[in-house]
Parts: sequence; structure tokens; C-alpha cells
Amino acid sequence: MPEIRSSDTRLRILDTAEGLFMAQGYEGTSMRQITAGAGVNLAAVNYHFGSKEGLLREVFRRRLDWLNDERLRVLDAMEAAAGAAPLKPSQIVDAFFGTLLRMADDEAHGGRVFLRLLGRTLTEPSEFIRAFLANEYSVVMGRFTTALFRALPDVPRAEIVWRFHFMLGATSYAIAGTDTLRLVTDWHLDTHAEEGATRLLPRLMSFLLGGLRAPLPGGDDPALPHPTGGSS
Amino acid sequence: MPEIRSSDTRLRILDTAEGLFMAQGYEGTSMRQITAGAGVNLAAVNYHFGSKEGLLREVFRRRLDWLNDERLRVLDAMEAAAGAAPLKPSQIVDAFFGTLLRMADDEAHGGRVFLRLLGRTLTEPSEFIRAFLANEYSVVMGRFTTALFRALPDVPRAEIVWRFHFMLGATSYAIAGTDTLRLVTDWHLDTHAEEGATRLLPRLMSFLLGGLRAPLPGGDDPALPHPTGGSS
DNA sequence: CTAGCATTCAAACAAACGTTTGAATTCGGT
DNA sequence: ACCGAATTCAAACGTTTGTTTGAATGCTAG
Repeated sequence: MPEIRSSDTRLRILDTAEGLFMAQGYEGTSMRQITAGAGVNLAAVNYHFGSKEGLLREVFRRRLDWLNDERLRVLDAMEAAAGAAPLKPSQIVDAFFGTLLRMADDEAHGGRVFLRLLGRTLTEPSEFIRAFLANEYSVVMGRFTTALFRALPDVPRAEIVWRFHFMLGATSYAIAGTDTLRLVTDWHLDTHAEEGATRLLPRLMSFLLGGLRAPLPGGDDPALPHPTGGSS
Repeated sequence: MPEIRSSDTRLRILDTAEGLFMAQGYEGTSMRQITAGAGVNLAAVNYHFGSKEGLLREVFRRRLDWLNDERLRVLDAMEAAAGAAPLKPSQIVDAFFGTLLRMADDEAHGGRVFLRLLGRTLTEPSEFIRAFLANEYSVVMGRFTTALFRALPDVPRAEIVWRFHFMLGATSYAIAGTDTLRLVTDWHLDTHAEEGATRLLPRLMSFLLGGLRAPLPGGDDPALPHPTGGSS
């Protein structure tokens, strides 16, 4: 096999960059930090990835390719088992978000570090990563939204897309800010110090399903005119 | 009144920086972009705010002070009207997230620009803004979590804090990514091009309440062992 | 009108940025 | 063992970064 390309320089760079991008963001991380942390020469990044942008793309690609393939694999298996019947919403949500969160305990595929980086980057789209992410996600998004359309035929499709967005946000935040939001709400979450990923899954799942299946904002439900009445 | 401090240089800088930080992030925005966009001298930022960090702090302070005061004002009015009875969860959620979203249509207090900046920055905490945000939010967070504790006496407190996090994430994403996530899910959301903020409120509200009041992840509910069975 | 403080300005500062270069080194195939 | 390609390396490239300086200008009070 003469195909063995990389020495471990590539991997060391990718792993180090993944961690630093997660902790400091893309713009906030310098090439010298990356190469110093990886113990390689400064020019190694440009040699192996062409540029800093190319490095970021590769950091995402090696994880996202696996994640989205896995998502589609799970969804395919579910649909094959269901035959012609539509899937349950809980199944679809689990195939998408459950697969993502289970990745947190899979150290071989990035673990918590990549999950936090992903959740973070979706909010700070550096304009050049947006096209890349949109392309990486387009197939998966199409499959899952149509699956949700079939699973919830009574819900307007626009509403389903909205709630998919909301679910994405709640999930990204939950994984990106395991210690970020703990500062905002310094209310100590009792026990769980590090093992939050496993305990997070069932909690997040019931929240997402509750939101997904909430009554439509049709108008008869609590309309809530906000009581701004201040006397003085 | 000899108290009139600022020329409008301060305001021009704050407004311009708010927009640029939103569009490009803190690290991705240079002082020269800010001062050029505001039409002021480069040294004006350091003169009025001391440093770039000081500018970011002030950008947040002038908006967050108003927002969180307003949140507390609404909550106070609600609790005064309710007397000794606990508030309804929908009231508390509206006082917190409804007040935030209504800010989007209030151009005098930042409007959509600040909302997107806020949602963005909560995910990329530059380590020096975390302490600042934690301090700005501590009072409000305390008041609202205890209000939720009273409103949902049967739900474990840790669970309420979790779901508060999830609600924060869904909301931040919804406002931060009005066009970000539209690229990820390029499924065109039909009509609404710009007026999304107003239409967003009822949709998000029912989603949040559905998630907040979802059945607890107790275990008897859909446990969903994921069907990973793939043949080849 | 003028003294005095607040503000603005052009210019320069050292430091850090991403990238490039060309020689030194390592490595696999014959 | 040797050649040629792949990789690593120290050094420097030209920009851009945030900040500082000291003189020029604006404004207000006496």
C-alpha cells in the first residue's frame, strides 16, 4: 500500500486546531499557537492544508462527513424497518440529535471538543464557512425535513422548519455552553461536573420533543398581551 | 447642565461597532474598520473607551442594562398583580424571552442588530466578556429561576435550570441566525423576508412552553434505543 | 477676548498576523 | 547504496493589528 499519505503531522495539527478553535474561535487562534501546540513547524499548516481557511475546512470535514453519514445511516435503517409507514417524530429527532449527542462520548470522532466547536461555529459563520457548511448539510437537511413532513402531516411545513431551527439552537447551545452558560446562570447544576453529555441526552430529548409537538401558535392559546402597566 | 458629556462621536462609534461586531465577530473586526465606518479618527476609540475590550463592554452595557431592567420591571408587575399566588410559566417565559424579542422591533434600543450580536456572543465567550456577562445577568437570572421554581413546584429544580438553558439556546439561535440557518437549511421559509421578528415571537413562544412543560425524561417515556443495525 | 479643558487629528509605535522561500532532511522504491 | 519525491525547517516576507504620542482644533466659562 503506497497510499499511506500523512505522517502524524497532519493529525497533530488537526487535533490541536480543533481544540484551539473551540476554545478561542477561528479568528482568535493564530497559526503560531496551533503549530506550537502541535509541536510542528510553522509552515506545516500551509504545506498540508494550503491556508488557515483550508485547515478549518478540513477540521470540520473529517468530523462532519462521519456524523452526517451516520445520521443518514440511522434514518435509512429506521425507514427500512418502518416500511411504508411514516416514522414517529421521536425517531427522527433521535436520529438527528441523538446521533449528534452520542458523538460526544465517542472520543474517536472528536468527542465533546468537536461538538462544542460545531455548536459555536454555527453562530459565527465567517462567510467563507457558510457555503461550506451549507453544502455539507444540504443532503442531510433535505432528508430529515421531508421525514418530518411525513411524520407530522397536520403541521404546516413552514412551522416544522421553524421548529427544526429551534431544536438546532437548543442543542447547539446545550453542547457549546456546558460551562459557558454555567457562568451566565451560575446556579450550580448540583452534581454533574464533566459527565454531562450522557445525562444531557434524555433531558434534551424530552425538551425537543415537547417543543416540536407543542400546540400551534394559532391564536386561541395563551396570547399573552404583556402587562407593561407601570403606574408612575 | 454642564453634564452633557459626549459629543456624538461616542454614539457613532457604539452604533458602528455594534453592527460590525454582529456581522464579523469581535476578533474579526478591526479598530480601523470601526473608526472608518463611524467617520471618526482612529484614536477616538481609545480616547473614549480606553481599549477595544472597553468598547465591547460598553456596546453590551448600554443595551443589556435597559433589557434586564425591563425584564425585572415586567416580572415585578406580574408578581404584584398575582399577589401571593405563583405566576404561570407562560407569564415568566414571556417576561424573559418576550421582552427580549420585542426589543427586536424597538430600534431605539438596538433592534435586531443587537439581538443578533447578543445571540452570537453568548456562544463565543472571549473569556474576558464571560465575567462581564455573568455579572450583568446574575440578578435577572436569580429572579427568573426562583420564579420558575415557584411556578413549577413539582419539577426538580435542576431540571428547570436545564430547560432554561435549552430555552436560551433556542432563542439565541433563532435571533442570531435569521439568515445563518437559512443557509444551513436552505429550505426557503416562504414569505417572511425581513419582518421575521414579529412573526417569530408566537412561534418561538409555543415551542419554548412546549419544551418547558414536556414530560420529564423519567424513563418510562420513549427511551429509544437507537437502531444501529446495518447489514453490510 | 482669552485662559483652560476636552476633543480630534495625522503619524508613528512595536508586536503579531498569515504566508512564502529555499535549503536541509527524511523516506520509500529500485 | 542511490535517486527523487515528500516533508520539515529556520528565516524572512509584507501587512495588519491595537495602542500611543504630541501637536492642532473646538468649545465653554470667566
